[in-house]
Amino acid sequence: MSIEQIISVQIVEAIAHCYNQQIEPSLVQLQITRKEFEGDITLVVFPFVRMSKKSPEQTAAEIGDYLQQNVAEVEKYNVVKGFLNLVISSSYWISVLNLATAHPHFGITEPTDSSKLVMVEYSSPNTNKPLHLGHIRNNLLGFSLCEILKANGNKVVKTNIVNDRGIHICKSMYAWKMWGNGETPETSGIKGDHLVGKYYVKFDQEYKKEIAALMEQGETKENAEQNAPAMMGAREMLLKWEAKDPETVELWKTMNDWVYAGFDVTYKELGVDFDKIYYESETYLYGKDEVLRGLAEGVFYQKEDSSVWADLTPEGLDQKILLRSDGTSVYMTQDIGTARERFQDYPIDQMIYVVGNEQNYHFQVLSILLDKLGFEFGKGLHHFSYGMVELPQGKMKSREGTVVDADDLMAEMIEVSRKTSEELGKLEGYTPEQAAITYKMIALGALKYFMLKVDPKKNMLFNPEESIDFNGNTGPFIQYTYARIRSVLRKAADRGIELNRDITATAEIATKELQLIKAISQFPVAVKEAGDNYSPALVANYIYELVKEFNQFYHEFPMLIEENIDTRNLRLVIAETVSKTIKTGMKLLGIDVPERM
RNA sequence: GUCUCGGUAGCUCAGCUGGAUAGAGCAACGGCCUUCUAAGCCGUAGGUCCAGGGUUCGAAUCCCUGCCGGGAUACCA
Repeated sequence: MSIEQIISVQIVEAIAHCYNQQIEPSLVQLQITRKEFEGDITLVVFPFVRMSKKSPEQTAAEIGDYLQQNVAEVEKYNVVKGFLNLVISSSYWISVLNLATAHPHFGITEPTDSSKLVMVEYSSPNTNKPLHLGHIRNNLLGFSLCEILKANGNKVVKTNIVNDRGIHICKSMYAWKMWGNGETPETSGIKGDHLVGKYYVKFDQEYKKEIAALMEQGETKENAEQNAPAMMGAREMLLKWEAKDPETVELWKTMNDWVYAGFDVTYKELGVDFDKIYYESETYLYGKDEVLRGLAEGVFYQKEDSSVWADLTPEGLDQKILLRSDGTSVYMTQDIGTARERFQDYPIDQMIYVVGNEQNYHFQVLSILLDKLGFEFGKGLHHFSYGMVELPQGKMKSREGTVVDADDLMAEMIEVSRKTSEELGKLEGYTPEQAAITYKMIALGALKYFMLKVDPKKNMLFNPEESIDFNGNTGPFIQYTYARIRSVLRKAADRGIELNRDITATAEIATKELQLIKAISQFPVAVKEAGDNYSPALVANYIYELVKEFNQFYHEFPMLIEENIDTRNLRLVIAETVSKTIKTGMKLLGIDVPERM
C-alpha cells in the first residue's frame, strides 16, 4: 500500500471523526507537495469546508491534528491557505528504501495462475515493403505495452497478424516476374524485404508509365488505370493465387519468405518479438464463414448485387460492407475471422489491438460486429490507438519517397552514436565488440525513448535532422546516469567498501537524499498508472524525473570521499537502488542500459 | 456534410479525474572539468495555455460557440 493510499483512508476517518460525515474516498485530493513548501503530501481541503462550516485554514488544522495524532506516518503538518501539507516521518521513508533495496524487482507484480490473460496484437506489417518509421512506433509501443502489462501482473501473449495476401503483394510479384531477371536476396545482396519493396516501387513506376501511354492514345484516366497491363497482370495473379495455382503460390511463398527473413532482422534489431504469429492467408476465409453465418441468422443483410452488409444505424453509425458483390472478403471480414481464431486458440480475457488512430472507426465497428455475431468478447476489445509519426514536410508517403526506412534509421543512429562516443573518448579499454554492443544500445535507447516518451494518443513529429538527440530528456541521458552509478558502485567495491543494505539509522537524512527516496517510492505508482492508462510515456516520464533528481544528488555529494561512514553507506545504497529502479523501468520500455558509456 | 482527435515558450513535448506562482528538453546567452564519467551541473532570458462565453471559492484542465489543423466516413488494408 502506498503512502497516498494510507493517508487517503485516514482522511476519510478524520472527516468522519471531526465532522461526523461519511465521504467518498474520491473526494480526497492528494498531491505531492510543491517544492517551495515544507511537506511531502498535500491535501486540498476546499471540498471539506462545506462539512466543517469553518474556514479552510481551520479545517485543515483540524484534519492535520487528527492525522498527526492517529497516523504513525504523519510526523507534523502545516497549513497554507486551503492546503494541508503533511510531513511524513523519515522512518517511513527508510522503510520504503529498505523494501525497494531488498526486493529484486521493486514495483513489479508477478502474474499468478489466476492472472488475466491479455493478448496484444502489434506490428501487423504488409509483406510488400520494408518496415518504416510508423512501424517503429507501433512495434515499440506494442512491445513496451506488453512489458507494462506483465509488470502489472498480467499474463501476456504477443501476437502479430501478417498481411501476406492481396493485391499489394501481387504487385511486387508481378513486377519481379516481369523485370526482375530472377534476382534474389542472395544474388543481389539486398535484404529480402527491401528487395520485394524495390519491386513494389518498380510496379508503381511502370504502372504509371502505362497509364500515361494509354491516356495518350485517348483513353480516359479511369479506363487507363483499370486496363493498364501491369494492373491486369497483378489482378490475374491474385485470381490465380486464390485458385491455388501452383506456380503463383510458389512465387508468393518464395517472395514472402524473403520478406520474413528481412523482417526478422529488423525485429531483432529493434528488440521486439512475438509469441504467436497469424497469417492473413490462413485466417481470411474464416471471417467469410462467420459473415455468411450472420447473414443466415439475419444479423446482416444482402443487397441485389449480392454484397453483404451490416446495418449499424441503431448504434449511430452507417452501413458497413462485409463481403463484396463478387463474394470476396474485405479487411473487416478478415479481422472477424482472425478474432475468432484467437479466442479459439487461447483463453483470452482481454484483447488489445495496437493499431494507428486512422483505424478508430474500424475497431469501433469490429467490436459491434463481433458482439452481433454472438462473441461475448466483442465488447471487451481494446483498441490501443496511437497517433501518426509526421515528418516536417507532412505525412510519410511511400510514393513520394518521404518514407523513413526502419533499417536505415537504426543504422544511421548507430553510426552517430559511435562517432559521438569516440569524440568524447568514452569506452576506452573496451574491445571493439563490447564497444559495438554499447553503441547499438545507446542508439536504440535514443530512438526508443524518443518514440515512447510522447503520449501514444498524440501525433508526433519526427525531424530527421534535429529529432534524435543524445542530450537532455533522452534515452542516452538516462543510460548515462545509470552507467555513472554503476561506475561509482564499482569504485566503491574496488576500495573494499561493503554495503550494509539494511538501513536502520534514521538520524541524518539530507533533503536531497529524502527526495530520491520519495522518487523511488513512486515507481510502483508509475507502473500501475502506466498499466491503467496503457501509456509507456508515463513510465518514461517517471524515469526522467528520477534521473534528474539523481543527477542533482550526485552533483551535491562526494559519496566515495565522504568521511562519515554511515552517510556514505546510505548514499551508496540509495544510488544502487536508483540504478536498479532505472534498469527495471527502462526494461518496461524495452531499453537496455549499459554498465559503461 | 457528419463523426472524431488535437491547438501550451522560437522548436519538440509534459501538465488535463478542476487546486498554490503553468513545467522540462532543444535552440540562445552566462558560469562550472587538479576531486566518484562535462552524453553532466548551475544560472539568465523566453507564455494572451487558439479566441470568446459559461459553470465556481478556484479553469490550461469541465461545458457551449467559433477559428485552425489531423484522421475517419458503404465494396483499400
